[in-house]
Amino acid sequence: MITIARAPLRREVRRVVLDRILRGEIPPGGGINESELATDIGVSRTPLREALLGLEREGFLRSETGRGFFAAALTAEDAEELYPILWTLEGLALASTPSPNAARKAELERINADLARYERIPERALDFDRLWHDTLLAACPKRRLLTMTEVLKDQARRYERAYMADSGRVFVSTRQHEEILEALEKDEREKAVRLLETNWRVSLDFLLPWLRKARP
Amino acid sequence: MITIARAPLRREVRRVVLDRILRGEIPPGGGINESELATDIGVSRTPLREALLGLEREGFLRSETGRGFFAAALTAEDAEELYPILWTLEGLALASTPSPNAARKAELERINADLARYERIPERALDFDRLWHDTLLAACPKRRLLTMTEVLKDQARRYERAYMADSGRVFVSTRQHEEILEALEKDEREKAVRLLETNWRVSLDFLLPWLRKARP
DNA sequence: ATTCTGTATACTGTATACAATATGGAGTCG
DNA sequence: CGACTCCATATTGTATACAGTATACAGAAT
Repeated sequence: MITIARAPLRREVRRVVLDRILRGEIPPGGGINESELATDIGVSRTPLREALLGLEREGFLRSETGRGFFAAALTAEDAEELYPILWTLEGLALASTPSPNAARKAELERINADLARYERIPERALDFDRLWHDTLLAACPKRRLLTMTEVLKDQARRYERAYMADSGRVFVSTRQHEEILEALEKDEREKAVRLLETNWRVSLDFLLPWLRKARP
Repeated sequence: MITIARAPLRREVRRVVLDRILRGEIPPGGGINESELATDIGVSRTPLREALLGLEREGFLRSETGRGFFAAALTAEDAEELYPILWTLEGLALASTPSPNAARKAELERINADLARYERIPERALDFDRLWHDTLLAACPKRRLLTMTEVLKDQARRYERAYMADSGRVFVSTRQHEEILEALEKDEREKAVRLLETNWRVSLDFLLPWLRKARP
């Protein structure tokens, strides 16, 4: 017998809204009009609010009683907190992920090649970077860590997208990805975890001066 | 001019429901009847569902489409994942918390004394243990880390409460708390972080055999 | 007796309605 | 010209209504 899992509307609505946030269509600090957004998406306010409350808990939105929801601001202080949490947890996840088999290795290399190819197109580059990191942990059995890191990576993405859109610069980490994979092949797990941390730290080091200067 | 922050119902409702979960009134695996619980608490289903969805995102509840919400099960696999995340993030938080001043130190010692006094009464002991850990990080400026660790500590508490209720045993960590405080006084931050990890690890080591045996 | 099937009921997921507060603008006074 | 008050409107937070699915039970068939 097969089980057909109905999906609640809030899940799809969440994806749609998160997508708009990540693409900057709802800009940092930007407010949300529930009725408007609901009719735009084509659902009632109920599942929309459920999605919004979820996104607030995850840190993408903030809300003030009586005034509704806003996209969270991008600040140096927040990034300085977000990234270390991210690399710590992703490192924890990587530490309990089996070394990539041949198929996974090929997959990671292919994604990294795509990343190199599209490094001039920020949105694409971010897509492939994200995909690479997710694929790296695809075999990780720790559910909690995976959902937590996925949320955190989406938040980092919002910073990186804003940076790239504003500065016109793209920072790409194909070389670092290669090094991580090399370390894993040699079963140097510790080293791979350290390199993963470095990978994120480099992004943060680009972001911080920009966050401190461009938006005081 | 002072700003009076109205609080949305869902916040208070969340506290009430979480309290019932932590105290085991809603037992692991136990289902929730929304209408019943809503009238019991004295609100409509709307803010109740908002609270329930939040608790689901935080990991206290699970839900199946069309069947509603259940208190999450307590499993060895989950505890094995939860505790390392907890000690890692709390360690990260502790690492960026200023060393306790005289007042904070006195406060921590007082709480630890209370903990020792009530070590026979599980619910009390858990309250003071939790309070001690929160107080340890009271001066930590990292908001994200604080909210994340608070949620995780509540989840650990659910495990510990269930263990104590079932086995009649209480594991108390007054001595470990003292050691952590001593390390902090000497500004041995690294050591304090390690001891904090040990503190949680001891709990986990009590839990795992029980989880594996008592509930297969 | 047991399993299956049909039906009544309960409950969830979503939409809509309602009440209260926040927002914005016109008019007024300084 | 600017600040303030008052009012109309928009929007949120909460309650209720409704539709469809899951659950439970009674009766039939084996």
